[in-house]
Amino acid sequence: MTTTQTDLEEATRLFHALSDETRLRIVQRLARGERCVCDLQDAVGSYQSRLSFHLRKLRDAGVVSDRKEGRWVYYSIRPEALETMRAFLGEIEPDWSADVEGCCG
Amino acid sequence: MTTTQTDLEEATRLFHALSDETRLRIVQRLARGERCVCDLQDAVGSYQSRLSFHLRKLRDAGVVSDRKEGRWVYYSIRPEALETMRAFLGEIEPDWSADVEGCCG
DNA sequence: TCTATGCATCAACATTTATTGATCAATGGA
DNA sequence: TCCATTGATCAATAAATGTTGATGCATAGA
Repeated sequence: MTTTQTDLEEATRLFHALSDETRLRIVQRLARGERCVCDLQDAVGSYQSRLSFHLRKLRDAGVVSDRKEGRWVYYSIRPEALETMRAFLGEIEPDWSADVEGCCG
Repeated sequence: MTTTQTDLEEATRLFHALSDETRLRIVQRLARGERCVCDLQDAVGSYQSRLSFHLRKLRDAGVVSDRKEGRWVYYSIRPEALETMRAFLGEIEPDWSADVEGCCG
């Protein structure tokens, strides 16, 4: 099973979304279930625009999805995203039997 | 099991290392076993300094390790890095039973 | 209709990251 | 010694990313 070009780009986008501590904090919260933005605010502290910025990054990458309900917007983790990342990590698991013995010597 | 602050920072560093397509290409090569820099060159094309730059990022993050032998430097994937990322992904697996029903209503 | 709340968006700015092209140190063979 | 090769590093620059503080828009309740 080989990773196609598209897969590579998707993996890049997903890992990139998780490449920031603030965003990891957010997804840790979301692991406990769907949350509205207001409930995530204290995971970030600081300005609300900052939280909004990071939520957008996560959404654009496909790590989370959002759902509007009245005045609130609820975010939740997309399990498919986790699955894609896990698949990639599985693919790059070192296969020691395939080691070269002195490729350039 | 909770992720500590240090773990969070480590996870950030690891995901950040994989947040670039060039670097994903490199680790895909390394999945087949240890490789010297010269063997990775065509995964990047372009200038050699660029490959060197990305290999350093991967090494600094702990995704790969290097080993010098004569004129050559061999890189390989650190399985512990993959394990740490997998562990984090496992931790943020959504627990739907923990969903809130209208947090703010 | 007025007001408060939840959240997205924007411009300005600072910081980080990636690319290029050149140079350098170490190794090993002639 | 001399030269070619491997690979790291550097300065200059470009591009992407994150933060702040302000503003705007939609919703809901009074």
